[in-house]
Amino acid sequence: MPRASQRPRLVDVAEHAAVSLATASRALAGREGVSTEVADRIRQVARELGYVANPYARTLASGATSTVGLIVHQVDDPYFSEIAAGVIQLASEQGLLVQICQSGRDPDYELQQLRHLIAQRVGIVLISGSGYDDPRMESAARAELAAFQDHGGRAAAIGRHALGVDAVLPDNEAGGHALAQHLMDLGHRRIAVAAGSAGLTTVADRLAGVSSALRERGRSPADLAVVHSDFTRGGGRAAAEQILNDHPETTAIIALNDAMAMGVLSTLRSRRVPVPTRMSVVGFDDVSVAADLAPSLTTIRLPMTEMGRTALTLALKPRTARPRRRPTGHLLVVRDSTGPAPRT
Amino acid sequence: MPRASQRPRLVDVAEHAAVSLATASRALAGREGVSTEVADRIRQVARELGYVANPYARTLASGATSTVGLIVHQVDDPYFSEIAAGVIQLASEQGLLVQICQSGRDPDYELQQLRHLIAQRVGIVLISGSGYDDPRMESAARAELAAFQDHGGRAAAIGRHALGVDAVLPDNEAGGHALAQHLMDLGHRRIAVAAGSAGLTTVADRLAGVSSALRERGRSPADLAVVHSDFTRGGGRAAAEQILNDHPETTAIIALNDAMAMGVLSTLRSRRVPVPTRMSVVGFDDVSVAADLAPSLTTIRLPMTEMGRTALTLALKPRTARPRRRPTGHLLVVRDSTGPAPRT
DNA sequence: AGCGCTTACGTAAGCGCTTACGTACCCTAG
DNA sequence: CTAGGGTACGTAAGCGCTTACGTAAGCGCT
Repeated sequence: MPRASQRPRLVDVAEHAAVSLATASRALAGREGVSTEVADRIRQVARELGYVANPYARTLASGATSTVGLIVHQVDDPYFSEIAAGVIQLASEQGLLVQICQSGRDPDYELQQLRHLIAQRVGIVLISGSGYDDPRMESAARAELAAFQDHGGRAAAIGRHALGVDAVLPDNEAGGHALAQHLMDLGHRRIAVAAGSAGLTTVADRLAGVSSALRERGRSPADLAVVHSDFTRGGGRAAAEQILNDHPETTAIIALNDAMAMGVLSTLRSRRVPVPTRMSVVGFDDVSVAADLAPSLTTIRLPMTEMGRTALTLALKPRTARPRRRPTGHLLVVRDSTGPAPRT
Repeated sequence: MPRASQRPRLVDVAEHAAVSLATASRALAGREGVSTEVADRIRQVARELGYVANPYARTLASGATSTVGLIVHQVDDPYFSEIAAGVIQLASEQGLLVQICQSGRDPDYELQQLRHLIAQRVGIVLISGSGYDDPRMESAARAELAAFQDHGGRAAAIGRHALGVDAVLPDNEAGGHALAQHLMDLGHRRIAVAAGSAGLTTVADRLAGVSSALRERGRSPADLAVVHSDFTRGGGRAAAEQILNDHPETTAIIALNDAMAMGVLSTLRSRRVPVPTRMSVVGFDDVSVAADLAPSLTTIRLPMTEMGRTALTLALKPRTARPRRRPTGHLLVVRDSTGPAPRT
C-alpha cells in the first residue's frame, strides 16, 4: 500500500536534520537528552517542513490520547452549549480536540455513548447534565468510569454528582432556597414549581432547597404545588398549563431551569396572565437569553462556561484518591419577571 | 513498554476464534473472502469479548479516518448549536465522531483551526458560518480544502459558498427579499437594516435581497438605512441605538439574523419603543427561541438542524467533478413583532 | 592510567490494525 | 487424470510514531 498521506513524517524531519528518529521525537516532545543546539535545528526543520505529528500514530505508540469526549444532553440547549463552549475554549488553548456526543436525555443512550467514547480511546471524558435517580443506570455508568480511570483515563462530571469522579457542582439546593426566599420576601404564599423529570437528581436538589426555605418560614410543604414535566421549553409550557388549571391560587412559579421558565412565560403570555403583576416567574441557570426575554427573567446565575473550563481543568490534573468536588458560585439575579404578590 | 490498554485486541479475537489476524479483520470489516460460517464465529467471539476496534490503529493502518471536524463560529450561538446538533445526530447514526472547533468569528483563527483539523487527520471537514469578503483569506481556505480533498478528504460548507467544496446554502437573497416585501406590504417606507459585519458574504447576500425588493417597488436604495455591527445580540443592541439616534423616522428594522433581532428588541424595550405598534422588527434564521420572545419574532426560517445533516450527507458521498450546491428551503414566519406602519 | 558515571544520541521493538500477496484446497473442464 | 481457476485462509509488511535499551564519547576522580 502506498503512503496514505503526503504530509511530512517524523523521518522526513529526522533526515533533513541529519539525526535519528528517536532524537527527532525527543526534541519535538521537548524531552531530555537532546542538546539545545540539535533540538533547535530539529525544531527549525520541522517548522520549515510544516510537520505536524500524526495523532493516530502518536496515540497508538504512546497510549496517551489527547482528545476529550464530552457528553451533553443536547447541544442546542443553551445550558449545554454554554458548557460546551467553555470546554472547547480551554481544550483549544491546550491543543486538545473535543469529541462531542448527545445523549438526548436518555440514560440508556447516554451509557451507550459513554461506552462508545471510551472504546474510541479518548483520554478524558466529561459528562454533563443531571444524574438519574435510577440506581442501576448510575452504578453502570460509575463502573464504566471507574474502569476507565483505572486504565489511565480521566473523567469529570459537570453539574452532576455520585459518579465517583471529580465533579464541578453548583449548589442546587442553595439556589432553590434563594429563589423561594426571594419570592416569599415579595409576599408570595402560593408558590408552584415547574420541575423537570422526577428522576433527576438536579430536580430533587433544587426542589429540596425550595422546600427547606418554606419550612424555615414555617410554611407547610403542602403549600407548594409541584408539577413534574421535563427540562425543556415544551415541558415548561405543559407545566404552566397544569399549574394554571389545577392550582389557580398560585401567584409565583419557580421553574427549575431557564428553558422551562421560557415555556412558562410563553404560556402565561398566551393565556394573558400578566407577569409579574399577576404572576411572578423565576428560572434557574441564567442562560444568556434570560436577560433578553420580555420580561427579563429573575433566575439563579450559574457560570456555565466557566464550569466547562473547570471540569476540563480538573480532568487534566492527576487523579486524587478521593474524587474532588469543585463548587461553583451561584447568584440570584433579580430582573423583571418577579414582583410583589398581588393583593387577594 | 507494557500494553497501554487492557481492552481486547484483534489478535485476542483471532486466537479465540482459532483464525488468523487477517481473517478476523476481514470478517469484522464485512469484507469478502470469509465463509459465512467462520465469519459468524468471529463476530460471535468479538461480541463475547466486548471487542471494539482501536480507531487509532485502524486509521494508522488504513489511512481512512472516521471522524468529522466541524468548525463553527461559536457553539453557544443558537444558530450554530442547531447546526451542530444536526451534524452530531447524523454522525452518531453513522458511527462517526464529531470534533468541534470554534473560530470565534475570526477569519485568521478559523483558518488556523481548519489547518489544525486537517493536520489531525480528520476524514471530513464541515465548515459553517458566513464566508469573508477578504479574498486572501478565502483563497487560503479554499487552497487548504482543495489540497485536503485531493488527498482523499471530504469537505462541505454550511451557509457559505465560494470555498470550492460542496455546500448547503440557504437562499439568503430571497430571504432578504421576502422580509423587505413583507414590511412594505405592511406600509413601511422607512426601513433600517441592522447588519452584521460588512465583510461577510451572508450580510451582502441578505442585504442584496432587501435592496432588490425595494427597487422592484420603485423605492430608492437611499431610503434604506444600513447600520453595520456584528451578528450577536450585543451587535443588535448597538445597531438599534444607532438607528434610533441617526434615523428617527424608521418604522421597521430588518435584523439580518435572529441574534441581532434579539438585541434590537432588547434596546427597543429599554427605550420604551413599542413593538410592533411604533416599530416593526424582523430577524433571519428562526432560531428556536424566536417564537418565545415577547413579542414573538417575525423571521425567515432556515432548517438549521437539517442543514447540518445535509452537509454531512453530502460529505459522505463521493466527490463530484464540480462541487454540489444543495439549496435549503426558507419560509417567512410572520409573528407578533411586525405590524402595519404607524400613521405619521 | 584506569575506573565509573553522566550525557547525547542511535537502534530497534513494538502499539493494533489493514491489506497485498502467497498458499492450500476444491471444483470443473478437457 | 491433470491443468486451470476460483475460494478461503494465512503470512507478513507496513502505517508513523514512542521509548527501552545499547553505545560511544566526555568528564572527574582516585
